[in-house]
Amino acid sequence: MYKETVYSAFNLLMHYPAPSGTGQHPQSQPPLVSGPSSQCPSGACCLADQHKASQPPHSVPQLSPLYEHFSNPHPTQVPADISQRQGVHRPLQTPELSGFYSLTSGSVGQLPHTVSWPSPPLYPLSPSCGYRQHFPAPTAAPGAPYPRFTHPSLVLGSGVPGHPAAIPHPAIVPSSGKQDLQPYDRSLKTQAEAKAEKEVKKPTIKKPLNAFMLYMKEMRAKVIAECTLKESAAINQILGRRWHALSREEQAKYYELARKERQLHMQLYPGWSARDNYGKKKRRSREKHQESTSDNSLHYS
DNA sequence: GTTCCTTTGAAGATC
DNA sequence: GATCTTCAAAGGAAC
Repeated sequence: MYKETVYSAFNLLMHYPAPSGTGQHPQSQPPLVSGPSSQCPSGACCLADQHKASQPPHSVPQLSPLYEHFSNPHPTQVPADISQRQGVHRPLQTPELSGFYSLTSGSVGQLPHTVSWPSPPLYPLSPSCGYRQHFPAPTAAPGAPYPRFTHPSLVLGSGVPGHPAAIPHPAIVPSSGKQDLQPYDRSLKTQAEAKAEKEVKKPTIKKPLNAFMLYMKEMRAKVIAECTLKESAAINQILGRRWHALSREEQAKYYELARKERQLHMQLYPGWSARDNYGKKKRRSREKHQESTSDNSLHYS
C-alpha cells in the first residue's frame, strides 16, 4: 500500500518512462548463454542454490543499512563548519529523503532522462544468479519506514577536519604519489619535486557513486555468497542483469540515493569537479575499445 | 606493481 | 546538441 502510493505518485511527478518492450542498451545486452556460463561454470550457481537451502541463513549477507543515515540521522553528523560554510541550513539530516518516500515534499529526486528499460533477460539464469524472486529487495527493519542500509560515504562528518570521528570520507583517498607523478628527469629536483610531494599529500577526492554503483556495493556480497564467484567482472555482469530486472521503484531508491550522494559530495567538496580525476587512470587503448564496440555491434546485429 | 576485465550512470571532452 | 571518453567499485587474472 505504502509502496504503491509512492510508486504511483512518483510516476505522476516524474513522467517516468515506461519500460520499452524492445529496450535496447548498446552496452548492456547480455551475452546469449544458457546453463553453465562463464559466470557459473558447471552450473555452480544452481548447486549453490541447493546448498543454500540446507544452510542456515547466515550465508546471506547482512542487510547493509544504506538508509540508516537517512532514517536515523544524528544531528551531530553535520559539522557546523561545513553546513555554515556551504550555507546549508542545519540540520542536514536528509529529511528530504523521508520526504521523497512519503512524497510530502516537493523535492522528489529526479531520475535520469536517459534511463533505458531493457527487455527481460533473454536467457535462463540459474535461480540464485538471475531470478529476482531469489534476490529480494532489502526488507525493512521493524518499525523502520524503509529498508535500512548505509553507504559509508553517506556518513556525514567523516573526513571533515576536526571532526571527532576523524575517519576520512571514503571519497577521499590518499594519493599514492606514484600514479600522479609524471616521469621526469630525477636530477631536476626543486620545483617539480616539491610539486610532486605536494601532490602526494593532497588526497584524491573520488567521484560520488552513481545509482548502479550503490546497488553493486550493496548486492555484491549476496551474489558472491549465492554464486560462489569471486571474479568481479563476472559478478558485475550478474549485477548488471539484476539491475535491469529491478522494478522502477526498486531502481528509484538507488537513483535517489545517488542524488543524495552527489548532493552531499557537492556540499563537502564544493570546488571539486570530476575533471580533477580525469585522465589520472591510464587511458585505455583506443584500439581495444573500438574492437570491443565493433564486436558488440556484430553480436547484436 | 600495474592494468584489464565487467557493469551502469554521471559528467567532462570533443566535434 | 550528439557522441565519445573517463571514472567511480571490486578483486582475480594477466602482464
